Amino acid sequence: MKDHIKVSKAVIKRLPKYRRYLEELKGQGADRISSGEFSKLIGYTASQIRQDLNNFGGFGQQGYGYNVESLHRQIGIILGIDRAYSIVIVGSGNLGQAIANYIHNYETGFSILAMFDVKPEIIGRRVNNVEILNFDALDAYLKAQLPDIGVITTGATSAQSAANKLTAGGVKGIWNFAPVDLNVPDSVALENVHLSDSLHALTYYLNSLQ
Amino acid sequence: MKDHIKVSKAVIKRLPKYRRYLEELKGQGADRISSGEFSKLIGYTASQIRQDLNNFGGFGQQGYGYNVESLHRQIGIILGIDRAYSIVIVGSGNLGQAIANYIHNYETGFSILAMFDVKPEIIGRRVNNVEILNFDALDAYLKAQLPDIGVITTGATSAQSAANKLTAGGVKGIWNFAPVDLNVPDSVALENVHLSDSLHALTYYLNSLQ
DNA sequence: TAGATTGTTAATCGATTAACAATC
DNA sequence: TAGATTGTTAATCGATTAACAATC
Repeated sequence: MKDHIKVSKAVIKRLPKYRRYLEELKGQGADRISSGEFSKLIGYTASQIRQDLNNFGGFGQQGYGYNVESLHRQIGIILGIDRAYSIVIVGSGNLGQAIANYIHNYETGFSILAMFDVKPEIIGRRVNNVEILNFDALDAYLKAQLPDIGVITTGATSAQSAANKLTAGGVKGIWNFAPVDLNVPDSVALENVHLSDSLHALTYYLNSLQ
Repeated sequence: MKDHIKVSKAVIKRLPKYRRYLEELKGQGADRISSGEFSKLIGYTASQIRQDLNNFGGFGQQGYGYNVESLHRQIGIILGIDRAYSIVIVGSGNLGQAIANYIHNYETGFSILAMFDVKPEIIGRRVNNVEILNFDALDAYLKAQLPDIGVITTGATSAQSAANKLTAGGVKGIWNFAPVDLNVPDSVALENVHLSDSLHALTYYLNSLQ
């Protein structure tokens, strides 16, 4: 990142969406877009779009707008997805395998090194040619391979211990799918996908409509 | 809901977390908790906790705090998870099956009626005894069964058409896992789980640490 | 150049926190 | 009752929106 000014979480959450829309625009052959046009498309105000982007630099040009291809690339750089990441997945049940497939199919730049589980009956299996290893081998594996990111797709009870092993093993980020709030040192980035919370927010909104 | 005052999205997003912690407290045999103690546990300020809850009613008692069991139940009622929901899942690949298993195992009150897919080789299979049906049969199935919620676990290209069918079929809520922003009428609740956005936010934070 | 549109400052809005009177 | 802690109002903080001078 070019500077270390603290950028709010709300802004960061919008960046991937900007990038997603820019990717689509690029696919449609669009060269440039103004904040006003982008606003209509994405549903944020033009003001907000310009404010958000100016947290990171002046990517636009007066009288012209933003270059689609360039802005797409810049946001990728801001998000840090212009480089490669190695991943281990802890918990290799349906959800772990689904995430493995998802990353394999849609997330170029992210490579899964290995998966782990405690269940003897699935240890040794392969998912997209990635082997499911014994959870007991995790510590040694981390020490040897130093993956960047650990994905936690265990049940609630094992999640914190998985997180402890991952942080001790030096991962820089944890993507957590277990329905608990993990405790990790400040030096490790943590992103949660709480399915249960999301589903229950849905039922709230469903019932609040009429 | 007891009143129709608009409660902010930020508050709603915190409710499932309150409930999750209360569930844990209940399991530990705690009878009561003050907003101050709860604050230490959950990491929000005591003020925020009281403000959030008072959007929905006065659940506490001066000099005492909140009854754990009662507050847990009340938040369940607010979130609308005190009743049953029927679900169909559109897209029965790994992710669809993972979500099916997740709901089956962890979300009591939510029952999956059927799953759908276009791939002939998986049509007819069963996941937790729920059959995967032909996507072509979705319209007729919705008309006959009137499920409450539709889950979209298709790829990006089919997601909007799945959403159209679901809304035409009368679902009241859509839980979307496809990496697109769906267009649905205001009368349908929409909750998104954008895995890609979440992963890219993780890489941002990972790189912004030191 | 004239017109368009950004970058940025100022104004507004909403959400969080602090404070405290009410009350169990 | 006295002490504790809520419910709620007021103050603060931060994020969004509006406005406009700068400039391509």
